Amino acid sequence: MPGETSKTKKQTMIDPKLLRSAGHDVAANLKRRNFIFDEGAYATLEERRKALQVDVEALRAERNASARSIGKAKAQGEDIAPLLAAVEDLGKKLEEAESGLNDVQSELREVESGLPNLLHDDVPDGADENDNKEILRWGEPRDFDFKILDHVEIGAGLGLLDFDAAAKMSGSRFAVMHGLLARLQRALIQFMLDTHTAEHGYQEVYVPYLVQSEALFGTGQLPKFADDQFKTTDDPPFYLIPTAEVPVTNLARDSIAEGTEMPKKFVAHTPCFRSEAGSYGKDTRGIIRQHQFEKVELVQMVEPENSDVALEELCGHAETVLQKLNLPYRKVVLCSGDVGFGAHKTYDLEVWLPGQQAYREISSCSNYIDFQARRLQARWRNPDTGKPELLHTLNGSGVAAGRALVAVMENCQEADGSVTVPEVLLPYMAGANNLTPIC
RNA sequence: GGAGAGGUGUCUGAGUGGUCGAAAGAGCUUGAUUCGAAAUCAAGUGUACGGUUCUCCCGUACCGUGGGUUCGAAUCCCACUCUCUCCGCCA
Repeated sequence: MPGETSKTKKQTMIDPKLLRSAGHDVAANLKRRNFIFDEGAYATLEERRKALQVDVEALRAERNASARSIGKAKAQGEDIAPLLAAVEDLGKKLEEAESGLNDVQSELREVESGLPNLLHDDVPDGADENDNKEILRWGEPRDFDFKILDHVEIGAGLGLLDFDAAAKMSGSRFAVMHGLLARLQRALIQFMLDTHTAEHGYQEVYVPYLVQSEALFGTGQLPKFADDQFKTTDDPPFYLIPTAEVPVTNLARDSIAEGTEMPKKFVAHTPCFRSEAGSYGKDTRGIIRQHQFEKVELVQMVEPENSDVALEELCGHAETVLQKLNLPYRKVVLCSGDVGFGAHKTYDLEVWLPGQQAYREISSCSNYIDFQARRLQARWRNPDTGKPELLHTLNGSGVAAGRALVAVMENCQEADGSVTVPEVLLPYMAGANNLTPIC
């Protein structure tokens, strides 16, 4: 069927019905992000689409009707030549109408796919990260009675963290970890996975680290953030996942979950790969910002009415990890100017890093409401209506292992340059209770 | 990498050009029967978009994906993709 468009994958993020019926409200909401949605232009385009679609469908109906009567006439042995003559120019007219409709539809899609998600009412207005609002602080930054080292100095002192070796094979923004330091990162990962599966009800999953572009479209990393992704030269290309959110959330793609299966809660440990384009000169020291890092990710697929509560819970699960590790942190809600493109509301957890004398992001927990679900066609069957409806997706780091490693090194450092292993990690350390310097 | 088979609705599975959105069975829903249940019988049961006289009705699209042929395609042609079987290779 040439020119067919109705089955083209949805790439809009906001409900098109809402854009039509409440364009003004949408524009006002997006304005808080400093995003201008031209509701008037959109409405005009929509009017054109509707008129063209009616035309196209009428022509198709005509074609179908005549095709049917030709079939019937032929079956009865009648002469179909006059009938064929009658529909001769129908094909051309239909083709023209369809191509007009296609043009308008792709214009609409372009506008729609560029729209960020609607903001939650709770999101405070603000321009950038400086306007994020602190919700709480947990734990007391420790008083050190010796000179504080940062994780790079600690790692070098112990002989367990080697940037030179990494640079030789991979260039900048990579690290090599040796012995107990590598083990400590693995311990952190194990501890987090165990906590989330045993105490928070998540199901562990193992997923691909290479995905195709559709998966990234589904979660919203594409098309807007193509520069942040590593991409292979295969055709079609593979992308290295920037976060487990991508493959795990895509588990729900093109599927309908039964009401009894909800909510779905997944936890996955994966490496994450980011090109960090545009961050030259930022966090160049240490392993805060690497091209490759380990992360434990929490993903939930929930009934729409529960997603607000689910975000609080999910963020709480990430907080539990920091609390068990006894790492001081603060929780902030991102302001309208800092919330990610696809997020409805986001909490960041920032861990205290003595080496920087600052709180640094270690987890970001977001409610995407139906934004990703619409692109993924991720649905559930609502028992009340019996109908498939878009579900809501959430995700959050639970937590970033690389940065957790930095936090443990710096917060648990001792005067002699060693690092005391947090109690909850001891079962994973094969008897080692501290990282000692190589003498 | 080579050879072959195949992708149809919630599932199994018919369907090789003309009322096919799609047989049949299963499942599910409702009703009948029952003290209740099972069994049995009857009816109903996809999604999206649009129109509308808006809990009714009508139209369009969807049978792996994308093209093509045709007045008309689930059905024919081409490309791709995924799954399965056999061989090779391999952690």
